[in-house]
Amino acid sequence: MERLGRDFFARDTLAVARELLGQRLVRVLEGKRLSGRIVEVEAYVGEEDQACHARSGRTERNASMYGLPGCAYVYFIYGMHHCLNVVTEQEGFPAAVLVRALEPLEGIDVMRARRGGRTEVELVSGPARLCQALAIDRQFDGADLCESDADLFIEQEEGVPGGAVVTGPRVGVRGDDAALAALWRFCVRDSRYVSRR
DNA sequence: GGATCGATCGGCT
DNA sequence: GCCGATCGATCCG
Repeated sequence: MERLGRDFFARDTLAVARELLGQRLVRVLEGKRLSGRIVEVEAYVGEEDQACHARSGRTERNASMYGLPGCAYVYFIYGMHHCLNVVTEQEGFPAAVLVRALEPLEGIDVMRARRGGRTEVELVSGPARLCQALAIDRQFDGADLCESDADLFIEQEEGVPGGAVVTGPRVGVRGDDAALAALWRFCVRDSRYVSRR
């Protein structure tokens, strides 16, 4: 299966977010493939976006958002959770796509074991849930998903047609500012695996 | 140096 | 629906 390369990510963040729907996120854990189809993402774009972690400029935490497109930005939040982003646009411009939900495809038994035997929908429908299921933590912050020996990467699948995409405001983001009000959340319509309907 | 609160989740009412 | 868990970045004094 072909992997998405750096050219895919080195583009407008909204286009990347939209086109990531339907693609397959793969984590190789102890030689075994864990994977899922991406059904929900959000775009975070630049220092002007007041919901973006780069809104106050570059810090140690958000440094990988300023790095190479196609790398991971993994952050730790609420004292216990990790969330996975894929860095977009050109190096030096802080932008990324948050992966919020998957439809489980491979390694479901491993995911269930890592998640305490929850139902299939609860395994990876949520940004912190999928990190727990796929064993993604800050070890992956800055990891290059386009390297040939990466154990986290995205495989190309058939995309989702325009009519099957739903947009909305980003979760936990509200305000009158143009970026805050923007519909930068993209979901696969009718997917049972989207995190909040 | 201290207070605050966050791109969340799961358990309980 | 609400609340507690629990770390760390940011902001204020």
